Amino acid sequence: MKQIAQETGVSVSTVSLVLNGRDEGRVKPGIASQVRDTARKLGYTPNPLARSLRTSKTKILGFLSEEIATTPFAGRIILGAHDAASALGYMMLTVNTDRESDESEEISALKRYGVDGFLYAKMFNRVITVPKSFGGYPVVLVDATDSKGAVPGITPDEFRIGYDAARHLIDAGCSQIAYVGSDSPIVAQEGRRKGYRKALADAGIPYNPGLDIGVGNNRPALDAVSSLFDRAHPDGFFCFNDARAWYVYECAARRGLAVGRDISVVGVDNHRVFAETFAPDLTTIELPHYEMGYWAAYKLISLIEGRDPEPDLPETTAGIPSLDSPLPVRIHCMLIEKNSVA
Amino acid sequence: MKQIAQETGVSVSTVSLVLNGRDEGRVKPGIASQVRDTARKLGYTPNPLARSLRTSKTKILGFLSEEIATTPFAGRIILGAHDAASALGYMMLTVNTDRESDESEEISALKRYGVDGFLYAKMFNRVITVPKSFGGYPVVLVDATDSKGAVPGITPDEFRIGYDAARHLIDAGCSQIAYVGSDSPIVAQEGRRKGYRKALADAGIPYNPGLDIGVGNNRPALDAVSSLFDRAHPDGFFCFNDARAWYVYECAARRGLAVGRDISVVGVDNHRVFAETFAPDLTTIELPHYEMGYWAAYKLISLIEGRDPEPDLPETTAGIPSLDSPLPVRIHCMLIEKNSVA
DNA sequence: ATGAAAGCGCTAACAA
DNA sequence: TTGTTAGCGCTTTCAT
Repeated sequence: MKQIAQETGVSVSTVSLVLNGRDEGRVKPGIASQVRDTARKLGYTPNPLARSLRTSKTKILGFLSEEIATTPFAGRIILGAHDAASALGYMMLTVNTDRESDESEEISALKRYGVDGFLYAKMFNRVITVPKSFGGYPVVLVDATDSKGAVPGITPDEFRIGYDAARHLIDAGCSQIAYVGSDSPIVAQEGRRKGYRKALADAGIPYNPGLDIGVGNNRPALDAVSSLFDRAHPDGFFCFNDARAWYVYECAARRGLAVGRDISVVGVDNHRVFAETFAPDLTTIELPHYEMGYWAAYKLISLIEGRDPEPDLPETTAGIPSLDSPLPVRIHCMLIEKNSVA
Repeated sequence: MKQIAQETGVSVSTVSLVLNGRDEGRVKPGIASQVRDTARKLGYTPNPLARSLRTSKTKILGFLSEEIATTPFAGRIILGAHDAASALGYMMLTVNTDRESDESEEISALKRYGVDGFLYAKMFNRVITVPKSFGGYPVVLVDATDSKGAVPGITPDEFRIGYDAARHLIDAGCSQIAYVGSDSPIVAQEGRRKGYRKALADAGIPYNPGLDIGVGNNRPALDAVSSLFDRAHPDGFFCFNDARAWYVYECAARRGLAVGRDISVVGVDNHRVFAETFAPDLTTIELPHYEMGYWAAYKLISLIEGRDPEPDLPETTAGIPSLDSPLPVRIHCMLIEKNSVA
């Protein structure tokens, strides 16, 4: 900057003004463009560190998540958040809080590095109490809801996932529609079940508890699904996730039933590759992790800057609500059509 | 710091010296501990920004990877790198270079933010030319090898993966051992095949080209594996990855063959959950992404600091070679025993 | 409309 | 052994 000032024959303050776009009635347009020119000529790039030291704003977001390594979600959330951040001139300092690592430790480390705010991501939708270590910093939750309702966050619309899935099966002509859910009463499980039941009700299909099962994993789950097949002969399945869908897929195969012909299956796909590689005949719903990450970073930045920045949202986020939405926000999941359903 | 200085009745330079552990024969021990005390009392935390401005060292690593969202590997690499960085007092600025995003653009952004060096991760093992945009910064590659041999990097020991897998099947008593490989001639594919062939040779088992197939994905792959079953009746399978393993699994199931009883299967597991959920009877080899990330960050920091820092490596990295290894480094994959093999 | 100058919190010569 | 001082590169009053 000093060099630019000299070269142009003005003072550093003028340069600063111009380069920050705060000329406009304060610096003569001629001078301004002259400054901009020499800046370009000299290949000037601002030093964010120095700027931060002065302004105590770093344009760095702290991203705090658990189990970044053990779930395939983290990457998509991070990517979305990163894209939004990047579009608004921010960077992300990513930290994970697996195992014993002390969360508040990590938080204060991020604070020391001067992050302007925090993204706090959980790896499955649940209600949490936001760590007090965040102090007064802006925080936005991802895939989590603040139990106190004070911190903004974004979660998938679990109800609508269930509703749309069941609706999809109904539209495909299924009449015996099973829900192969989880045996944990987590938010996603309960929300999706409610949606499933509502869709049935709206279609005038009586709810049959025998078709609504919650299963765990591995052998027991496979056994439970097996018995569901033999007991109730469902012609449509809504599966909590891809693992559950796989049990259905496997049981069907063993009975010579073809997905898409004899039975219809809609499942939530946790692993992306799943539907493509392991069960290509399934209709899958993808959780909007990218979109949640995007929205959250976007929201966080608007909080930080005390105003709504207005860059374009990428195509994929068409369903994302405005930043003014009440908290927490839910976003809808898109149905991805894989193959025709029976 | 100023406050500490006043409180203790010394100058800021003394405080700086003490707080950076550079007293020792330069500051009277009494004063030193006094300074430390008041620092603690005042709850002092250093401002890395200010320090960086002065030293032009940020203790921030730039992590550059592709497809962070589309592969399950990225998370594990990032986690490993983050753990190492964290253990050495570093943070990581993560950036992904998917799609159109201009790599050199991202690199210079990271430079502006003052990163001390770069981790450059690829999502599958290959030979690359390192972007010149890195300039003179320290760079360490992950899952990639510099074609010029100038930049250090770490990759899985593909040969040994193949060798150990085949060896495992041999030890289990298999005699007709197939390799269900990839149809792309990527590093992993060729390395693993070589290892497979060497293990056979070492065991005096003649190589049968009919048992060594490269397949793509989906239906064609399934068909190819089917024909392998019917043509050669292998009793052991080494699979390039979990997708390939799944084709074997599926074909076996359709023929009433049980994995672990009628045939033995060893596969490289790309997705972690795969072996547990979709094919729980498989023996899997896990790629050491965590370890690669860890090693790479560790190495990068040693490069940055011009010396070998010496914290403890975590348990899981027992197999990681010393930092003095020639470049590029390869690391071995652990065999994870899942179930007994036929 | 522009410039001078102070200072963000810290480090590192150099003096004392 | 300790203190003084000069910045690192930038922003921001406050004069002019």
